[in-house]
Amino acid sequence: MSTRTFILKSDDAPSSEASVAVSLEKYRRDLNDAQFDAVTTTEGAILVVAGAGTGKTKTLTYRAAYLVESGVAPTSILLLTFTRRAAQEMLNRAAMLGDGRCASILGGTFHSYAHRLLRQYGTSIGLADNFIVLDQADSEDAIEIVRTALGFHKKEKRFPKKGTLQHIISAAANKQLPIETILDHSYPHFQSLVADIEKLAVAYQEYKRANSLLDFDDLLTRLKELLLEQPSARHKISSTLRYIMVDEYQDTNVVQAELVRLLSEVHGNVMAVGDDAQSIYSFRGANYRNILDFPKQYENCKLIKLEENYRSTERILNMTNAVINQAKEKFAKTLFTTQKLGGEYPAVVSAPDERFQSRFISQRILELREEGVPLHQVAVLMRNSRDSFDLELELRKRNLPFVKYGGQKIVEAAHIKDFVAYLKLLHNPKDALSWNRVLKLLSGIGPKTAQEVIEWIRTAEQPYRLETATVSPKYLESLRKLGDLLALLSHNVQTQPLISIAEAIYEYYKPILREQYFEDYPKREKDIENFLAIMLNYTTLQSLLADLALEPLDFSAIETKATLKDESPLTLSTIHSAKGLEWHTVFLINALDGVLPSRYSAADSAQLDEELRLLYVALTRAKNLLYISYPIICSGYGADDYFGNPSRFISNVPEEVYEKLLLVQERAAQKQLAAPKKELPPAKDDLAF
DNA sequence: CAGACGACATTTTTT
DNA sequence: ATGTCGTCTG
Repeated sequence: MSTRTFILKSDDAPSSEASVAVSLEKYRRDLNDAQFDAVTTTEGAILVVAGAGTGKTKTLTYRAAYLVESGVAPTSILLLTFTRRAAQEMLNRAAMLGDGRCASILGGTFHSYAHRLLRQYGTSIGLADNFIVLDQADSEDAIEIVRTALGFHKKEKRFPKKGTLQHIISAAANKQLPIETILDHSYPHFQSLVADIEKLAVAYQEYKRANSLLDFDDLLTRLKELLLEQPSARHKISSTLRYIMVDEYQDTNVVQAELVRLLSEVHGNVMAVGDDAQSIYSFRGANYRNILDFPKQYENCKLIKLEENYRSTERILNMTNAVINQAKEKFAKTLFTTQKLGGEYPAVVSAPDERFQSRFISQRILELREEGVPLHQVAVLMRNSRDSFDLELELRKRNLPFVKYGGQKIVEAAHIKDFVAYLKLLHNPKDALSWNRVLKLLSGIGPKTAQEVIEWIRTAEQPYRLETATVSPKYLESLRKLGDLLALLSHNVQTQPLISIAEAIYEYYKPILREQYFEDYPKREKDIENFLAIMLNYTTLQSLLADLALEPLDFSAIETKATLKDESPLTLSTIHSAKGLEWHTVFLINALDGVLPSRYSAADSAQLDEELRLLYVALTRAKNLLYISYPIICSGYGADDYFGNPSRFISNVPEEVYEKLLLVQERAAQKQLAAPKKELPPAKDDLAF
């Protein structure tokens, strides 16, 4: 028999669990009316549309505290956030509000929560209990293997490469669209290859299944499958989740929206929080229409708007409002402030070139520090991770400590991947992808031989006994050495601390690394050593591996921390990674047309709008001071320099909402007195502005 | 079949 | 400037 749903009518009496009387005094005092409403409305579906700086995080934090204080078991509350850091921070803050139990609220990203559930219930949809999570680079490697196996690497006609294929397949999964549609829309030049790409996608799927691999997208889609196909599991899970809160709802995709619906099936208490003006992840399948559609998906959904901004000064707000007003798709709300009237004008700084820009920023940061603004209250934001390379040099030169967020993860660097592959093999001796990596590191073994060995491993009783594999004898010695090491360590992993296992691997890998990356091995060795330091924080291999895929540790942070003694560092961050954060002073660098908006989005008005929202996100991070800068002469990649134009989104803004700053060399400053509209304190060393 | 070499394009943004 | 891809050679 199929399962039917029986709908229980809601009764007016408050639910027995949330019935402990809570003193509302604290909540009344700390929150405005709209926030208070959002915090204390616990039942049913609620959409909170919260503009930048309107206390979104505070609202979620207080709501978590409120629920727990009301007697709701913390483990029946789920807080889904965009990064795990965000969840952690909110729960810590909630715990500090008075109720320590808040620390045990369930929280994390969609991916990490899905991962947890799949570990628990995955076998019911045929997942192996030791399935492996692939990060993007792993997924590309797997696609590459499949691509070669299907013979697409030597076609008369050019075939997309692994990175592109991964994008296409992932977009199809995230948007729940056929591959053909993705190609039509984003890769029209590959239209003629639809059949082949689809074939490859199927083979990739098959490969993952055969090897117990899940990529990021699978975490979501397989959980959805589980919830849809296993009503009893769904009911069980959903029953435990009395209250669900989803942060950054504007950046969820259709699968995530579906998951929220399924998870909230029993209790129906869902709060989605977000801001349609800050949707910046469409490249990952996010669709800001999700947030607009939320009320349609939940009956009797209550809508609460937070429009009073507490973060920025009036003048910064005027600027950000002017920026977002250029959007083709209009937004329903306009932020206002009653708290921070006036303030400094945002400054638009045109620097002669990138070097000037870097010097300006460092100099200004030093001045701010003199004036009492600590470094950690300052951030430099950029569109692309590499936009800050020049600035990083300058900051190092001036001994200004900084932490950088965003950009390529160090765990995705080849040598770290190598190292982790050995660890993964200890966890799962049948991990074909890791074998592929590790075997190819042995001298004389290439893709072909590696595949042969892996074929043997697939059916082997004792996969570490590589010397018994049926391969040419010339590899036997190196295979035996590798196999012995792994066999020994996989035995020791039960009894010895993780770090000593890792050190043993490093000892083995070190000569390989030197050989393999001869050009720059010292730098890479340092990375591995940093990585070893991080491993000290882990007790089990399993937990380390899970974190590596889902929450890529960045240990660039470690490196700078080591150099600084007592001063908390300045933040450099891509705009994407700066989401949800705020600083006293924000610098946006390289605000050039072609960078922000990116030249890749110039053709498409929806994408242009997203770039505009991105700029909006950047500018709304600023509390008191905002500098937008761009170089006039830009250097191409080794190629010729060219003239840069300021972002169209900036030059379209009426001039009265900001002021312009011109940078001049100090000696020339006297002659240029009239140029800047405003005189700032004379520069100590080299620049006047 | 592995590895070296040279051509080539290649660049968002992240779980 | 860098990394990736394909071709060529031993």
